[in-house]
Amino acid sequence: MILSKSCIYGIQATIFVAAQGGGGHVPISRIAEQLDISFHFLTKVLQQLTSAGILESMRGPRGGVLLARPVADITLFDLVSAIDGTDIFTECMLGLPGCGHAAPCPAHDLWLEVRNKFTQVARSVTIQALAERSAELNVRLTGSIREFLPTTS
Amino acid sequence: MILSKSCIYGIQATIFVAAQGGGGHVPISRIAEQLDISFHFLTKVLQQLTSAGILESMRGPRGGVLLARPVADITLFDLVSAIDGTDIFTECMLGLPGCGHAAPCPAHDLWLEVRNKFTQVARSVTIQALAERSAELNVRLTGSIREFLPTTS
DNA sequence: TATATTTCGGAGTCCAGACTCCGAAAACAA
DNA sequence: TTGTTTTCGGAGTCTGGACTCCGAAATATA
Repeated sequence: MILSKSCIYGIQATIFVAAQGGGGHVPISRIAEQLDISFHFLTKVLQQLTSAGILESMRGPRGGVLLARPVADITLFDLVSAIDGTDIFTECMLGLPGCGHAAPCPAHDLWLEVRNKFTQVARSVTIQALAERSAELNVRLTGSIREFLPTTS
Repeated sequence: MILSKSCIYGIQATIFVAAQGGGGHVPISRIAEQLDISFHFLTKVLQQLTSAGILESMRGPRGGVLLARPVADITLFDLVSAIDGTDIFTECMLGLPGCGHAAPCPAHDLWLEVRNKFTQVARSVTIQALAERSAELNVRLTGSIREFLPTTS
């Protein structure tokens, strides 16, 4: 798996929060329920995003999390970096420490093309774009095919 | 890490074998020693490549492994598929089962670009190219900076 | 044939990521 | 103030990948 489970959960949850419109705090329990993620585990993941300044949290009734910055200012790159770190954007394909222009591995420049493409996509995709896309295409966000947009019922 | 350790060892070992020129069987013990990989562990990895038809093995004195096909016919894609499987080339970024054109995740088409780039590179890079590259650039193949080309000494 | 060399195959250990559980702290509401 | 809701923080369990170890089978060489 490219991204860790934690990272995927963080991305899904952030898209979900963004899709709620930003009116108020969204309780983690509701996110976990809607996205079919373990509540206690999601708690830990969102704590990481909170301490990274991507989410803001509030305890107590009517508490929960909300986006700390405008949706257009949060990129996929931010989320992945906050949870999985930046290794995936900089690492050598063969895992050689210090592989780079000066001391490349045999696959270095070929892998660089792939990595750069990935980095470019991750940096340019905002949570806003992903949330809009979900809404427009009525696209699924979780493993189980289920609606996740603000319930009008 | 993008590729598993097993997969990386398999790639390094195959490049090493290719760089030996294909004269005879190369003992796994020598590969492990030169590349600084656990012998017993490398044994298991190379068994996978043998049963995948990429390497041929022979037991007994003067035994070892050699490439089962011409170096120009073995691609990075073959090696990765044989050891880590093809998931990495087909998987959804968010890990959603069945994510595709019909039921895409919000990041589907963006991720597709990255995945396709990766697949294209992996399919077009041959072990021959990687082995030549190592030789030409006198490039390192292992974590410890050390020569691995046929020892003239 | 006897012996040394080398792969084959299975079983066991170790560790980090994935996930669970529980109590504490904060904050709103009655 | 009291009780309920909710996040915070730590500790524990489980599983799969990474790695080790050992004996068996095959095969070249003397």
